[in-house]
Amino acid sequence: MAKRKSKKWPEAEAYRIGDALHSAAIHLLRKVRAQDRSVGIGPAQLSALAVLVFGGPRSLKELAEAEQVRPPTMSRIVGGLERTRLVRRKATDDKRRMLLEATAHGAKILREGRTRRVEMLVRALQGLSEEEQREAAAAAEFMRKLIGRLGS
Amino acid sequence: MAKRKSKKWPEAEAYRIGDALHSAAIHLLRKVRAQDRSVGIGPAQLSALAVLVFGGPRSLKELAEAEQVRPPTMSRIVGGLERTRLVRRKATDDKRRMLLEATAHGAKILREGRTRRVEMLVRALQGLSEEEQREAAAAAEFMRKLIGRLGS
DNA sequence: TCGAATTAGTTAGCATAGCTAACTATATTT
DNA sequence: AAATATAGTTAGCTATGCTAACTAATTCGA
Repeated sequence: MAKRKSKKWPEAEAYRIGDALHSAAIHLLRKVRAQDRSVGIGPAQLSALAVLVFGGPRSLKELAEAEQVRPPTMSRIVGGLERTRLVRRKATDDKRRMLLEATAHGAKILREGRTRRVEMLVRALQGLSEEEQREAAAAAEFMRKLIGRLGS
Repeated sequence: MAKRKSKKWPEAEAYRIGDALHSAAIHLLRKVRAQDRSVGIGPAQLSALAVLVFGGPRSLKELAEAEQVRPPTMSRIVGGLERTRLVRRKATDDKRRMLLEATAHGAKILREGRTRRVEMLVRALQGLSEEEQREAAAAAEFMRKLIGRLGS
């Protein structure tokens, strides 16, 4: 353990930064959310679909955990995705379980939906100076790290 | 990194960073949202209350704009805040308009609610090395800047 | 081996939050 | 004065969150 414990980072400063990050996350999502209307799929469905497309098939419970949501909530989200044929279920040996996987159509819709949201960010990012572009990459990397520590 | 005169990032790189930031915002909020249950006030109410506490009294329409939400949605959010006496309305000369302001109790609840969410981040932040603490501050600052550019 | 406990998922019921359309009441413009 | 514009509400839809209580399948343990 190093001695350089945070005398350098008093409670108030950590709070200020924590609050800034919290606020940034809220406002970033508010802005990009406006793009969802043209996709015709809600944010929870979009996010769950993304897990299946990028992370591969898994059970409902696992998906619920990945999305930090309770099983009944995920059950309904998946219900919507099945009705619109973006996700299908496959039986497993354990007949209680199901394996959820994205359909080809689901993967296509996901890319489109995600693109609309992210496009807005891409436009903003492309207007940045070189220095700011480095800041962007560093910020993205830092956020990833920080989130990994939140669960612990 | 090469010296690009760069008005633009390569599309793929900007997309990768944009997607990472989008994903980070989603997952950060998912994590901290768990703290809301103990406050007994939803995220939309909490956020609207924050605008009134930190930004001062304003009309329903202004509040809806600040929160990037439609007037009927804000009308209901405010309804909830009034029922629980966290916000009160004041008449104005223009009898169509109302001025919304936080009550003392509202300000207190806000600080508590916000604290619970942000505390989780603070704990994670305080575990960081000095180098990472600098990254945190830079990331927060960058996010603030980026969001300012999203409207454009 | 068989009954009890556990596990996976669903159903029911409630609350919050988002939207549009259509309404009332007041103010402004012509 | 009449037409138009603005502020906010109401009604009704959808999506998402929760807990409690249920069914069905599997696993455990006496």
